Amino acid sequence: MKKITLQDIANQLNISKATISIVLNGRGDEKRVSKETQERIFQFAKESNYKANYLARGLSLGKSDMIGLVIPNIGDNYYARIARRIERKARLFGYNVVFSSTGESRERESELIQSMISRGVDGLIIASSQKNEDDISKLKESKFPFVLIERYYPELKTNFVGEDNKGGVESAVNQLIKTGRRRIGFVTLKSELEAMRNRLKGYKKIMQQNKIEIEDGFLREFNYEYSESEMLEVVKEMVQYPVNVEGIVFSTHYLAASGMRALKKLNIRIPMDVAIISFGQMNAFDLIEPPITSIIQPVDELGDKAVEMLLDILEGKELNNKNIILKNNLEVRKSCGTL
Amino acid sequence: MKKITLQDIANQLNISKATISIVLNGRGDEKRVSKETQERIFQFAKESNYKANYLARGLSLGKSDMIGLVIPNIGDNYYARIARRIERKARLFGYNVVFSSTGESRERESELIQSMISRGVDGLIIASSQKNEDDISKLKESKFPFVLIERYYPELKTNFVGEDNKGGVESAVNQLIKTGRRRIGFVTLKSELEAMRNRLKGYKKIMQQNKIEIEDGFLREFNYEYSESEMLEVVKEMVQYPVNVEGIVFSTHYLAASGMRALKKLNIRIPMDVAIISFGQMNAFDLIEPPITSIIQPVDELGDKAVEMLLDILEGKELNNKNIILKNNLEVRKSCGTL
DNA sequence: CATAAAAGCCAAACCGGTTAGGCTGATTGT
DNA sequence: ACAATCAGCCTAACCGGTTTGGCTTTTATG
Repeated sequence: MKKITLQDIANQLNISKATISIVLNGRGDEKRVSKETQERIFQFAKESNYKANYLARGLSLGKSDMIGLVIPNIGDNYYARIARRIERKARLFGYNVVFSSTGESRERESELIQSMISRGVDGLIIASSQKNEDDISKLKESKFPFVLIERYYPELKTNFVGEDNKGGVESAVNQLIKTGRRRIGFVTLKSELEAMRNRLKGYKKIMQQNKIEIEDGFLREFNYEYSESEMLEVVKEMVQYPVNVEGIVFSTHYLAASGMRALKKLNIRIPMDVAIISFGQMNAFDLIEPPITSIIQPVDELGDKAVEMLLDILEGKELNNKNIILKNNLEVRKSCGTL
Repeated sequence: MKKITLQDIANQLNISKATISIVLNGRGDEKRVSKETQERIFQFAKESNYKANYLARGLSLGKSDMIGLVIPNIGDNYYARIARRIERKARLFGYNVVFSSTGESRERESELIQSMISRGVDGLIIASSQKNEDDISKLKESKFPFVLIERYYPELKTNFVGEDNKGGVESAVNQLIKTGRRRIGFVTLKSELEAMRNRLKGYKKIMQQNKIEIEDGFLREFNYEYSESEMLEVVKEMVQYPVNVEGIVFSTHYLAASGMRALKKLNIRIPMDVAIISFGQMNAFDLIEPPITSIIQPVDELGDKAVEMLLDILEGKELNNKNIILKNNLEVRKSCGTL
């Protein structure tokens, strides 16, 4: 099964490469190639199972029909689900997706973006690591088509689709307050990411709005490489005197998971001893007893919109720094039930 | 930031394209290009931020340094984690990964494989849908480099890395028996996949070994598109008279999850009323009360080995249908505790 | 000093597509 | 009857790299 090329067909049929290329691209009529000739070409192409070499075509056309996806970690459920959506939508328009995980490393992200571009992707969808303005702004200057998802650089004014991080946390904190709690803690990542900052803002805002002081120990920030034992310490402190929180909002699903792992070890009951809300969810969060109240992130729309936006750009539509902020939805379950 | 090409450098430096190509590929010494010239070239390349066009290079070299990954669903945790591993390992050797989800559709799989090949991937890692011998055997005939993961066609004799499906279920069923249960059910997918068949075999084997009859209603098979309400019906039947199972092994993590969702609705207690073991796990399975005993799949090794194998093939090593079967590990938790 | 060998670089073909422009012979218009 | 038009196809350049086989010029050798 030797790879068959246009030239091979040309030789066999005694028709020029050019004509064959035109016909196989469906422009036979437009270019006045006789029905008869077209028929012969299609026929032969089918029989010989001809498939165009995309590298060659890409080189010639200056495009590859590939979209690059740069995310922190494809192994993470959140990004995996977004990736799935992006892939599906992209394929509808004839694009394939190359992905790469940065592992939250700025250098890696930088490399990957470069590597994707030189691989000839037509556009990029990027969930950027914190503090990578450099590359992103270079991208912008170079007019390379890209859209940011989930992580935004407000100073840079780029195309972006994200979610309402602030509002999500607000509704979560409100929910806890509504159930009679005031000593509410917030566990998050120490991060410059706009997304994380907004989640924190949401927390602060609602606390302030309700005139609740954020006491020492209410607000806890982890590094990305936190360990389960650190989490255990933190959670322990939070639920004990003098901090004594009655509810905790975790700013990511995995923080919530390890937080609950800690609570479990400490034999602290949810929601009697402390209520729990997670930003983002895991597949089995509804199976946990009590089921975990979570802020459901709009993964599907996020993926869809990102692709739509990128395709618009690729088609030359001028999007001047369009921002789409998707609502996310608090799914109330028993983990923040009444006391 | 116009893309700079070899020719551009050539013009600027008054050196031929050929020489520049050679130098930038590190073969300057070998090809006796003077240190001085090499220096100038490197210098200029750095300053101008030259990046080779991979499409052109790929076309010329007949390779793209890309690995195609064809899996049922990147959104699924299991495949996402494998993908992450594959990606990481592949990058160590300079490869990028293009992925595509088949959605368990044979036609899609067929298309995707074709599309990946014509996109010029150097090799494929495939978790095949059921019953796609056709494409796989064509691939084999054509000598295209690929390795199957997780899903095997024993008749075809291909390179493969998988896990010990049969053994996994065996240890699970044994565990249930060890805790005094004999009426053990098995919930699985109706599938021709070798993996699924082997899981079933494992169940049957241990039941037989222990002289336990597999009564009506013990063994339940779902289609891929089962609904939660079907699951509810099935689970209900299984735990009720006259089936009355004391333990259920679910052949996939998502079957287990929806099974437990059903049990929860029915107010059936685990493990008092029925014990549960899941083949494969979800992130929060240890948080569920009781924590779910699961067969932990060797995702990381699976990814690693697959890439290693593929790279061996790409380097021309003759692997004559090497098969690697990885052990998986029963993590016993309370969901199959004593009665 | 003539010649061989080595050093240092280049021209051109090639990979497999796409496309602008051109050529030929038949048809139409006047 | 002759020019203009059109149908139908082809030639050749191009995309941006890699690679083979020279071609000079310098250095070493006898």
